[in-house]
Amino acid sequence: MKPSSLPKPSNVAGDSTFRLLLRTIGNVRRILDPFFAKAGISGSQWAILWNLYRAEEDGHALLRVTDLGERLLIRPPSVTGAVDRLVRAGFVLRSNSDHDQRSKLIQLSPAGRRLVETLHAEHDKRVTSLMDVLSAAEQRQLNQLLHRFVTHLDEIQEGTGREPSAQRSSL
Amino acid sequence: MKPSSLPKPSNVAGDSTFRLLLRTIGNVRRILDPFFAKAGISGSQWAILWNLYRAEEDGHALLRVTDLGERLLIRPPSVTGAVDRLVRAGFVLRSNSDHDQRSKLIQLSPAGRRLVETLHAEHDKRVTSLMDVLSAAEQRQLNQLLHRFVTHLDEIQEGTGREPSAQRSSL
DNA sequence: GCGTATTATTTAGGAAGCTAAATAAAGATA
DNA sequence: TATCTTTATTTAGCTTCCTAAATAATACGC
Repeated sequence: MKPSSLPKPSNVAGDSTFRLLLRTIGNVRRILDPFFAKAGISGSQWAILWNLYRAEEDGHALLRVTDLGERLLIRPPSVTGAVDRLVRAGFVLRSNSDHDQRSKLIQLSPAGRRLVETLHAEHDKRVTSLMDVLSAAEQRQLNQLLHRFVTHLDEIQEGTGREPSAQRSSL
Repeated sequence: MKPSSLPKPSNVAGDSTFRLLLRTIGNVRRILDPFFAKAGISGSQWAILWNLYRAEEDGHALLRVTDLGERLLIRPPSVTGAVDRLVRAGFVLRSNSDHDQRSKLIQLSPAGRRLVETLHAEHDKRVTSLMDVLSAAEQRQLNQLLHRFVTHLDEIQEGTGREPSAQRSSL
């Protein structure tokens, strides 16, 4: 664990930023996951349930696999598997669309809705307390910097063909 | 894709920071991975090879599974699998320790070393260009904010029992 | 020296993501 | 209408991570 001499000239700044991003995400997960685990779900599953809940509030109780994937930044095959597990756990329902026989529609089950309502306030408090080390101004600053950075990355990709996809989402 | 009305009072700031972190990491991967793919490896594999390379430069050509896991922030069983694939690909060698018969030692193969040397400069340039949207001062600022944040998260975990682990590392 | 930690790795099994290809339904066009 | 293309989902198979448990070797304490 000694700091040790830095490797080379290299891009120390950029590289360490990436490592920091990775460490941050990793830490956030390790801190939040046990909370979800007590409720019998994973962080990824929370992200899905929470998304379905918000969609419902916005008047879209039923989402297609594709829509859900876009909101979560994951691809349709990943949605299928995740939804399978949530259906099996009883938190989500899958049905057919009347208008388009190709589509399956996903929605919260009553149990899923209850779970979200139970966990949400507490989760929110936890997130707030995690961010507490930074002052409000610093939080804004961090958000702005990340936003500028990620927007730039988005643009770089524009040309590169491929688009969405990522790892998880809302936490 | 409409910005849409925000869900609730909720912790909008904290939540959006997490989403930004996720989006950023996702974007970085999607941008860098194709570069590694052309060389026949994944981003995770690059992280391992690059770590072994730096260790070698620091005079530790042979790393135990545990050491490598600590550097990469992944757990030993994950190292085993990753090393298996790299051995199969011919970029890494696994041997027994003379001093401790429990340990296996991992090191770069000549082909692995050549690969790192071939890719490194180019990768470095790419990382630098990704960071370019932010000024040097902003990059420092981002690093500092992330560092403070992640250090705080580290501390929160101290008490919580568990320690390391994360997703990937050096990129 | 012998039995009991402890430590190092691997195995087994699972979650969550990916791409590519298969299937099925819609839509468009000729 | 019949064919062709596009869209929506799933299946198959892979990577990368995880935890828990099995295996093997070392180190400790008496």
